[in-house]
Amino acid sequence: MLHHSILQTLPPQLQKEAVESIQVMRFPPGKILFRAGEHCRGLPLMLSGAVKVQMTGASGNSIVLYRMGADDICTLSIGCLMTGYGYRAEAFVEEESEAAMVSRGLFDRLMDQSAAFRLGIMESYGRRLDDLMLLVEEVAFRRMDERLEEWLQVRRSPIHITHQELAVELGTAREVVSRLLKELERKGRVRLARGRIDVIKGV
Amino acid sequence: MLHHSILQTLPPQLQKEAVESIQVMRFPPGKILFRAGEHCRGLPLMLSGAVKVQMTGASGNSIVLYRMGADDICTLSIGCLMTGYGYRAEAFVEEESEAAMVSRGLFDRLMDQSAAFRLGIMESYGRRLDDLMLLVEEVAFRRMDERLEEWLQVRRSPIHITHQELAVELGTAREVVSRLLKELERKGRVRLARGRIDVIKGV
DNA sequence: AATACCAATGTGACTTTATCACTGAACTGG
DNA sequence: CCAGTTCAGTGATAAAGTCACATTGGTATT
Repeated sequence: MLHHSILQTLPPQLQKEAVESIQVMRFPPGKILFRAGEHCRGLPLMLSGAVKVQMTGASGNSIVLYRMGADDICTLSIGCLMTGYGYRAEAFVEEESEAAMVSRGLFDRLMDQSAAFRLGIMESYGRRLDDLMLLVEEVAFRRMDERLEEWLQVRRSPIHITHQELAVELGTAREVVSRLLKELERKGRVRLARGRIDVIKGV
Repeated sequence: MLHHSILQTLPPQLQKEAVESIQVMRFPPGKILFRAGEHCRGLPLMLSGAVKVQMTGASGNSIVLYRMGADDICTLSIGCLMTGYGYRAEAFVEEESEAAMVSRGLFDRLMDQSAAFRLGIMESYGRRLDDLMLLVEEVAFRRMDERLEEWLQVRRSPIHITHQELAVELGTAREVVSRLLKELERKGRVRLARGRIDVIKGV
């Protein structure tokens, strides 16, 4: 079955059509869903798993723009689907994921026939725009030590990640992350090991 | 008449409906189109003029996210219109502008009835997403002196702007802009005056 | 015209972040 | 166990951000 909320709202006839036309794809961790420059073959509706979308600048540095999880829509693909331009970012599968791939034809049909589907798409776009606006603000103005601590706080220890990967999460350099982490370790806020960070519960 | 390309594509009946329902509004320079937190009263289709959209972070610093000009759609408003959440950013009118205000009702009707209208909206969203992604990359990784020079290059001298305003354009601090400009002046690339920058045409 | 005022700019001192270059430690697969 | 590789640590230096305050140029006021 296709457990994606945007499909649940469709009238029976459309739902049947969707189920027939949609291909469910399964992606193992480490798989690249799409790369920068590639063309879009369909709109992925995330059924399960976790995918991070990141971009690499001219300098060669990368930054994670946002993540997608169950019930998300890969908004970025819509633009590529409609305009035919290539992706500007890259999507990396973090956890085993499933996605329902909606073809251009079906997408057009659903947009035409279902107000609820349209609403879902618009909301998804809105959220992504918001996310990116917040990210701009964050990158432009917030201090790296704060951002790092915040990032660490919202995960469950032990966190399995390298300093390099963490640098990409925050859009900074590996050395900066290493130094800040060392500082946190000195303060007793974290314990460090190769490829692993334990956040120590404070008061 | 309503000279916005997204309206030209409508079939006669819808176009008539649109013209009847749409209110054209005129905004003088300096006017705030909307502020952070405010609610959306309609989707502005830009007919003429120039509006900058900027955001102020928790720190109090601001950054210009993008600009809108003739024939643009205020994509940000769509999200607010659909979800009822307030704006996160602020829109500042730079040049006398006219916008056709599309109500929620008309928007829904056009989305329902016109594939071309939907396409226009989707394209607008896609462009904005792209803009913001590029901005993230720019802010995260590019050097400020390069960004400043680039910004100056694409305008016509004399540029009437204060260092503070320029800092908001680039998402940095006023002092940084002042120092970089002074450096450029020493190199003979610009001439500085109060509230004004002359870019000197190089080889 | 002299004065007062204020926004805009200049700058020193210092902190934070980025970059470069290199070292050493920890894991992996023979 | 060894060789190769990935990951982490760190010094030196440059770029950018922050804070505090001085100076300047324009405008309004007497």
